[in-house]
Amino acid sequence: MEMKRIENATNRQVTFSKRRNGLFKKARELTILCDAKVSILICSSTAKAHEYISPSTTTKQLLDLYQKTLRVDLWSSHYEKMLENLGAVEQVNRILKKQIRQRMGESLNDLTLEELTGLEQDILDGLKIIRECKVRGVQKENKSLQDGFMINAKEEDPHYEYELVDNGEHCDSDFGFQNEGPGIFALRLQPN
Amino acid sequence: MEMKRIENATNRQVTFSKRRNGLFKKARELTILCDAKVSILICSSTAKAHEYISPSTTTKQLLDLYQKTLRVDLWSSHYEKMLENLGAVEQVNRILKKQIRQRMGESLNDLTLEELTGLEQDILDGLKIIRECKVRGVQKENKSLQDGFMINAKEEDPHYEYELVDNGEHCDSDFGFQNEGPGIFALRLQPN
DNA sequence: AACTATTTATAAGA
DNA sequence: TTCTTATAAATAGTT
Repeated sequence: MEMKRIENATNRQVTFSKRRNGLFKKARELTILCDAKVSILICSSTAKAHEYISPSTTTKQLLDLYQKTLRVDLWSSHYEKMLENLGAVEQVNRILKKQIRQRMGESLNDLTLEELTGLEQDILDGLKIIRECKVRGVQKENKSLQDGFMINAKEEDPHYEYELVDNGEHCDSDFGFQNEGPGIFALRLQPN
Repeated sequence: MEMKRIENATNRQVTFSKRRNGLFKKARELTILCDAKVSILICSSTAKAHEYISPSTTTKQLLDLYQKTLRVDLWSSHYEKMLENLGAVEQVNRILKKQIRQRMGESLNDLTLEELTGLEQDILDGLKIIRECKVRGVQKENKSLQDGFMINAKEEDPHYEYELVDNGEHCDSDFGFQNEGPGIFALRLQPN
């Protein structure tokens, strides 16, 4: 038989199937007779994957051995990409931390006068919004107390209860600044 | 021939050698006749690695295909720690971003009145320091101009020059808030 | 999938 | 490891 690609697609597929089985059988025999470990990966012309692996091992084990003995490193390209990724995220992290420090009045030395003025203005903008939010919160709380809202809610729906809630998970400012102050606990109305 | 491990070590080695060649030959033929891609890894009983790979591909390519089509992930165990690490840094990142947003007056809805008051106080503390720093900066600038410091520096040491410096790299607050404003340029005294 | 004529692989020995 | 050869096994072509 001539050693060249079988042009007829049906014949090629049939031959592939027969020879793949033959190859796997030979691999099985080699495994048993010679106490070897064999991994075969085949990608057919139709892009389907076929695998043989000796019962005594795994593809990963054989791959690790192969890399160790033949001194190749198939992981490195993946590893490098992940390192790059991690580096980028850590860099963003440093920048965010610096922003926060500057808003707390640290690391101001490398800012120009213009930048300091901009920072001051940004802080004032934020402060304004927070104060408005706070005022609304106080008004709402007063109104709730006046209406007896919380007591009514409890009477109307037994699923509502007063609970002592650890606000740690809401109070993100604790994270990374763990010496800032004690954890905040608040009496809040929560659904069950 | 009986299908069991060949006990005589020499015979086993000879048979291994012959059959390994036979297997590789079959793989070569399959590659040509059926237009397939084949990877064979063998670990002999003496722990030596042997490889066949179709000329048209690489072990890594075939492995990637194998993992993709059979939905296995051979790399993950290597990267679990890195993934964890990355996840932790990304988590810190999210928390830092939230802190900054809160200082800018966003994401305030899940803060209690107590927390809002604390946030306001933190901001005021930072603001106080920034304003002090700014005042010192203005005083220093005025003094420099009065003393003719910058002109003297240039005359005394030719390595000092006036340069138009892009402060983008110092102005961290641009990062992540890129629509905040135009880049800041300032006239600063710099060593060569 | 099954058959079979032919080719190919290989075990044993050198 | 390679060569030889008798025999077993694989498989191309066909049904």
